[in-house]
Amino acid sequence: MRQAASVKVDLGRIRQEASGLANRFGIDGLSMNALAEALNIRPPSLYAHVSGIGEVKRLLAIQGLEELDRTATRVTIGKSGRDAVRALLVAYRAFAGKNPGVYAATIPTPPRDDKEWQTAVDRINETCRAVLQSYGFSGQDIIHALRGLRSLAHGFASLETAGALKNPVSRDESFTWLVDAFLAALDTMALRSKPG
Amino acid sequence: MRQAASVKVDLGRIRQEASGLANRFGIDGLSMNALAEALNIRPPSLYAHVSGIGEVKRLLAIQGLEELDRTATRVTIGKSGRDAVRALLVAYRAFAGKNPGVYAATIPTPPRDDKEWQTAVDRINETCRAVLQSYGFSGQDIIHALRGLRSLAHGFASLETAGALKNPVSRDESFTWLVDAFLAALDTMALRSKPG
DNA sequence: TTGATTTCCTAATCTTATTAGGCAAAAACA
DNA sequence: TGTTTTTGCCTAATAAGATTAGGAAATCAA
Repeated sequence: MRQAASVKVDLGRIRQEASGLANRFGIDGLSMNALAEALNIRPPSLYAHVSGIGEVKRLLAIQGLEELDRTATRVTIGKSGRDAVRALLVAYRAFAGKNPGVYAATIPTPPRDDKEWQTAVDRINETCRAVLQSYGFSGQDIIHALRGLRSLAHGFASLETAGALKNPVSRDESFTWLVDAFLAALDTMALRSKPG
Repeated sequence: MRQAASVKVDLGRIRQEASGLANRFGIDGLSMNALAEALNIRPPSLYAHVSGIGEVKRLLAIQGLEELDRTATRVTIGKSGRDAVRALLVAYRAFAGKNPGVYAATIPTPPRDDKEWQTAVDRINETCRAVLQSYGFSGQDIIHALRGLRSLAHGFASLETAGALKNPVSRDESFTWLVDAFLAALDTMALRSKPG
């Protein structure tokens, strides 16, 4: 029996519906069944387009990383130093807040042989590294600062989307405080790195 | 048919085997089937002890939070200020590194009506807050600093256990750098909070 | 010893992921 | 144009995990 007339299914629509489901019901609420239903086809039919639930999540991860990188690049254009770092962190948090499911999909590490996914990860790291570059860290300190930036951004976003920050104190203010603290720390560590 | 003679199953053994499975195979590798096999009983028999996989993970979360709090308390005894914060962060990271599965179980937020779990969460927060107290923040800044501490600790631990820090630069050194940066930030923000 | 409780079992159900194999529409081709 | 191939979807079936129902042996209380 044929399906009631509907738009043909392709990777674009799969990405779109998968994003919606993940953002609404959490990354664990995204299943082949739910996705098939959203696309108005039977679950086995999905396998004509993707190899399984793993690939759906991989698509989400790559999509999320790319959008994150585009956003990061956009908001830091024409800025440097403190302004750029601040804009980057604000955009990162906003992305995670607006797309919790897609954001969650971006966290796992790609398998070694997955070039496309790995490239998407590398791109964001490069964008962040470029933003940090202007602080003038030497060698390894850039990596340290980069890891710090990611820890901070991911830590806050992750706790916030998990609903862990329940205290009535404004989360926005806490985030601003944290960004300021990180900027202050960057100044200090930059000085320590190349004193004088 | 009776099971081959073995130690009786109780919550203690369930916690123990569940921890082992979660740490070895990841929190998602912890299933009722695997747990039952580890305990040498059939999966349905587990329901005499726990209400389901959700409760197993809840037990892990509470166990992890309590152990984390005991450790945090222990390593900060007799210390204050920088030393205490440093010890706390080092212990936190070490715990996550040694017990990745149990650590992962501690991240979700307990349901509103689960007092025991919520208490375990509150305890750690109190311990961290006490450690930060010595920095002399006023009112809301304590919450900001506490959230910063958690973001940082969780962010780094989470990225590290996820295998996201692949650059050859030493993760130990990055962590030390990050702790130093946070301490520097605390100094700056404390000054900013109550200048003079 | 008897009766209740505990602890485990088998059998069965449900959900989700996936494979196998088939049919019909659309596209390519002669 | 008719024919063949491909594509996109389907039903049926398998497998793994969580869970419920219901029963029997072992343990405990009286």
